[in-house]
Amino acid sequence: MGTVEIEKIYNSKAIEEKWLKFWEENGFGHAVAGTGKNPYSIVIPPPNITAVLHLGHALNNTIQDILIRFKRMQGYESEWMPGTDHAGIATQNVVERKISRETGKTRQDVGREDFIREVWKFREETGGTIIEQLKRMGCSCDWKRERFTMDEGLSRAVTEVFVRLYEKGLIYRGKYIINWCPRCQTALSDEEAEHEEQSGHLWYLRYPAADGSEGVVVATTRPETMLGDVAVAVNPADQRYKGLVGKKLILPLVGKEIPVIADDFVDPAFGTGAVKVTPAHDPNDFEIGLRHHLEPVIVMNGDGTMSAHAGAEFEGLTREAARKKVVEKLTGLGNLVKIEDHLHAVGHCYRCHTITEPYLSSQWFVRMKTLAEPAIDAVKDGRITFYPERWTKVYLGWMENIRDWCISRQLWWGHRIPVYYCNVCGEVMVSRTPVTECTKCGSADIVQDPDVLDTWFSSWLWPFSTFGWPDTTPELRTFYPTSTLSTAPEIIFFWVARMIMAGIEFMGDIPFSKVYLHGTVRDEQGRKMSKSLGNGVDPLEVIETHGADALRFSMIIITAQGQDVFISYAGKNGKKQEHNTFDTGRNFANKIWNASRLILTLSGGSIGRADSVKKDLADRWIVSRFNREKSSITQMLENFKFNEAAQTLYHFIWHDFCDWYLEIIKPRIARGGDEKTFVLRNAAEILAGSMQLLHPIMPFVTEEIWQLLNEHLGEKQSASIMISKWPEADTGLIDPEIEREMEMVQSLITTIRTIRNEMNVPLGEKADVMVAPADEDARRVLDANSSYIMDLASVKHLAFTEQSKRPPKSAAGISDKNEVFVLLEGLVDFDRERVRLSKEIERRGKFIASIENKLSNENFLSKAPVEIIEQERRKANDTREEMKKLIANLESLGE
RNA sequence: GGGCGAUUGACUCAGUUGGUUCAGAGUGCCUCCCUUACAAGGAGGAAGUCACUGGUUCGAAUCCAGUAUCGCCCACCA
Repeated sequence: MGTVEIEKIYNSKAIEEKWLKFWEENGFGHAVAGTGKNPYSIVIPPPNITAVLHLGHALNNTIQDILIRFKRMQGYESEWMPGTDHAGIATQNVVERKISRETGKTRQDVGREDFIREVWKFREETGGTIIEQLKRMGCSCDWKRERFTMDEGLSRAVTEVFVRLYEKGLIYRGKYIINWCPRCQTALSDEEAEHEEQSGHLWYLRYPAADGSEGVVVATTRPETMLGDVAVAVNPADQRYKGLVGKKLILPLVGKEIPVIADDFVDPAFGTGAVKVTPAHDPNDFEIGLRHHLEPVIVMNGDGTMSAHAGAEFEGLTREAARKKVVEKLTGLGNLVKIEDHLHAVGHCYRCHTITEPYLSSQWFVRMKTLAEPAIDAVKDGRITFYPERWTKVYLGWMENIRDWCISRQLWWGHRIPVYYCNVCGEVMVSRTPVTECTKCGSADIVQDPDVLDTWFSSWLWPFSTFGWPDTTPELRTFYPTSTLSTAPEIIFFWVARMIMAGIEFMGDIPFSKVYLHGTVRDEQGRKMSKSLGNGVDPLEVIETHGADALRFSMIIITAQGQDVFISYAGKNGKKQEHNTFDTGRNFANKIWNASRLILTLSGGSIGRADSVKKDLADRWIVSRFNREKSSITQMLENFKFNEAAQTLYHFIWHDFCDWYLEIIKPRIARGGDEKTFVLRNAAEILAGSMQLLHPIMPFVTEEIWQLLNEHLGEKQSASIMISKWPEADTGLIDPEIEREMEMVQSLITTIRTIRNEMNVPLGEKADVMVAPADEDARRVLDANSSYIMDLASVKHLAFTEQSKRPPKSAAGISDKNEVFVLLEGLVDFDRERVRLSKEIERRGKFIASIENKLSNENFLSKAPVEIIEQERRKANDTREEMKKLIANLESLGE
């Protein structure tokens, strides 16, 4: 029969499950290469396999899903390539800790091969967690193409790239100072060492001269490195030290002679103007050492303890202990002159936060300058655009000062460096395939370089390695270059910039044309959400409590282009909070749910056609408004104004559609017949169309309602809203005149409601109202739509009267120069009415004064455009007219 | 030491090219309403000299300069 039973509250859980299954089974996210349709593609910033979904992922992937769903509906062959990153250091650390926890063994105990096997096992077991979580959010990736940076194909691409760059002379091996993490025991790139301001000390140390004279005082922040000093440098122009250059000093504690040298690097104004030179443990000192042919002395081991070169007394001490001991001993010897407080930047490992060590070692590097140049051009000439635009400068600044990239890591988990050494003749062989025989001496005694490559050395190939490069696959031809990259600004250097370089170098074309950089997700105190702070909100919990649509919508509506996002959420078991970010989306989903419930319930199973019914003002108004929003939302999504699109839809659906249109059609539905059929159909069509516009942001509830509505309408144009055709605006249906008339009616209704409220006449009681229209046109419009006024303002009798003829026992108001009189039964509180009217008059008086002020300004009259002046005049006149009427009404109260 | 953001009602934030619709929204607050879609709701209301100072302009939340506070990024000065 015709009854439709629908739950009163939107049940996100059941509905999300249903459609997830449906989408997955039908593979709507899958895109096919070479169909000839216009392609649109996005590659996901691959989350680490160790990652669990946090709000940053939630935000970024919602943005990508919005774009991909939008474009898919617009008819593009839309590919969203998903996948994960092997995350060398992070994953190795996690698995090491796991093994240590479970068996007490170190990775060395386990051995390289078995350890790697363990990592793969970890990846099989938990590496897909985040992918499952992305699915729960509704991400419509092309799951059939999911990739992993350690896949065979991607590994092949990595090797290929290494070999090509090596052959081109862009990869080299050398002994340089790099950032070293003593805990992870690997080299890091400059970007992986995060510098933080820390308060430390500046120690002033006296190095006596070999000839027994006073010598020199140097200042250092790291006294323990003095054990590896090989010289003291001063500025050649520094008069204070003129006579000392070339002389010998005695290095305290070590007892060896070191020279005083002159180097421009030294700033005479800092410290004492004399700097100790430790080439093995400071990048600047290393440069000085090279210039002066000084042999570096490495006094530290890879684990951060002191080496044998530090001397028997210090060997084996941690760097912290060594520092203490050096200071103590120097104090004892009287060589410590003074200690000052000093603020300086200290590098930390971006994975484990241990203080990094500038460390001299042999590493592999990529020469970046030549790769950077075309990548700079691509941004400068506008082939690639950043949104928001301000990141362009950040990108260019880094690229223009780019330094060589240290790509070797002393880890086990990652892509092994494809370099082989002959143990017999020392030949170095770089090869795409494993080398078993020396190409020079024929020996079979070959070892592969033990190091692996930086994780980012595979990520920078992601936009094309995932589509099959180095083979020219149909996918690569179709989907490369990709369209948009959406990511966090933190990884511009790590990833975005390098992808641009790699894309141009290996594909001969940019990897994407638009880069959207979203803001950082923070808590209500502005702190970045992080595991260590424990202030993270678990998106899955939000999905549990509020639903995935609510999670998505709530984040999107507060994300102004590239601005940071602040979240208030106490959690499932947390204390009640004044404001909960995710309520916005949940309430909205519920509102939509109930709007559809009204239509579906009243339609009783199906909605027929009644095309002959004459359209009302509201019918044409909602259609006009809807078509207007179609084009603005399309525009907003094209321009990454996601929050505006969300805001616009929220307002249209909630206020225009629900508050006005549905309220207007309720009595018409109650009347039944063809009119009922017609308005139900109109409402259902508008709502179904709104669902399409909203679908990219809230995929689940929109699918559910779109399906239900179409079923009732008997108009299922496609299997899923996901693949339905994006609503195009019919500009012919946008009618400003209709909108103007409707606004007049709305304004009148609001005025009546306000008067009633202020005069304590609840909407529950019907009231008699008289209207004095401003002119013939107003009379026509209000007369034609008097039923709206009666229904929505709860009016018993509506009559028209002349202007300024206030009926006795009534309260007056004005809207668009139309006068309204609400007849009050019983005694009218004249004082109350007097106060009300006076306030209205006062408000208008001030407004008129401000306009007149403008209009009496000669400069304004002579310089402002005529339209503006006319506009101001009209405003003044209209308001004056309204005021006159209000005054008349006030006066009529006198008797 | 550079660079970049932010500063708008009690709270959290919008505000594209300076001028009706620009002083907005949501939350909170106050009043009324459990009206047959929704109390996770409806109707109405109070509340802001748009951080400060100066400038450009007929006209500035919006453009320019400077100041303050907060936050972020970058930087080899020991």
